[in-house]
Amino acid sequence: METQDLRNAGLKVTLPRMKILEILEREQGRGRHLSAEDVYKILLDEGEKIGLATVYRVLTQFEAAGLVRRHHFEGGNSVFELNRGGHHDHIVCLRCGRIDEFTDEEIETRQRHIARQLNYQLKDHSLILYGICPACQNSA
Amino acid sequence: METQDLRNAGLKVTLPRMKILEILEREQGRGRHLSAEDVYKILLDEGEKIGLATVYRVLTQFEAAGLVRRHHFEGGNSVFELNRGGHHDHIVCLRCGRIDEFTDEEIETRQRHIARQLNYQLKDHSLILYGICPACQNSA
DNA sequence: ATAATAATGAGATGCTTTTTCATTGAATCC
DNA sequence: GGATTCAATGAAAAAGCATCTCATTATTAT
Ligand SMILES: [Mn+2]
Ligand SMILES: [Mn+2]
Ligand SMILES: [Zn+2]
Ligand SMILES: [Zn+2]
Repeated sequence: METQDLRNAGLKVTLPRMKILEILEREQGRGRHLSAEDVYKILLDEGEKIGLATVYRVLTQFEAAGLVRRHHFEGGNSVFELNRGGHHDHIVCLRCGRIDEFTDEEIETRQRHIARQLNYQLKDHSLILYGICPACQNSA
Repeated sequence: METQDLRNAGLKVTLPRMKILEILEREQGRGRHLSAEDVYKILLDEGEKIGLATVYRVLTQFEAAGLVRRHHFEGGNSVFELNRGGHHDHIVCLRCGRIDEFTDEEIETRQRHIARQLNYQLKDHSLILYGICPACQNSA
């Protein structure tokens, strides 16, 4: 339940936080990756009077708490997604913005190997593929 | 010679463009990846009165012409580097900002494979590893 | 050198994100 | 429940990066 997620993160249970978590869960079901602005618009559509600053604040807090992950895709705002389910990387359509997810253990292993070779202590990584999605190829 | 690089790109040979190319070449020798602001400061240090807007404009033109590549590393400005030498990816130190470069054919191959499987026409990719560099590990 | 045209500089502007601060609300204790 | 305490919120301002505008200047072709 969202209430517990918030308490575990040391955050008070407030309406904005609950609503934003709900939205992330609901939209994530449809494979969406939402910007702060996206979340804000959905809130407005649902009649919630929550400020954009609060949305940004809450998403940043969620990120710090490990509840969500933030991604910076080329030529757009930051987007957020719940941190549930395992790690994955993204492939983004340059035409329509569609996002698909993938994981590749081979790549993950190679990354660890590279970091070790360069004597870095690996903390994180960002892998984004850019291309043209199937739908956009057919509508060229 | 830089003059030819510019002409080939269909750009007029101007002092700002020459200077910026020179700086990129010189600093690249030391493995640096420069932000527009970095380039601007170096220009100032060298007594050139070139505006920041021009630096941004020129770097963007260079990117469009394929002379430079732009990277978006976590929590900083865009950085630029000359597009000479083969493709490579980056590992960035989260403490001091140091950047090292690497290539891994295995990863490149897997990326193509993933794109094919998802029916994307692969156009580009961005792989950035984040960690703690050797020097920063010892000065912890 | 002249004319045509593109590039530049300075400042304004845009856009995303963060910060400030007065007000509101959640949680704790009685 | 009601009072108290401290965190969270909203609205507006500010910050930060990057682009745009437009009058001026420089480059290129003739
Ligand atoms: Mn995802
Ligand atoms: Mn590089
Ligand atoms: Zn598409
Ligand atoms: Zn370091």
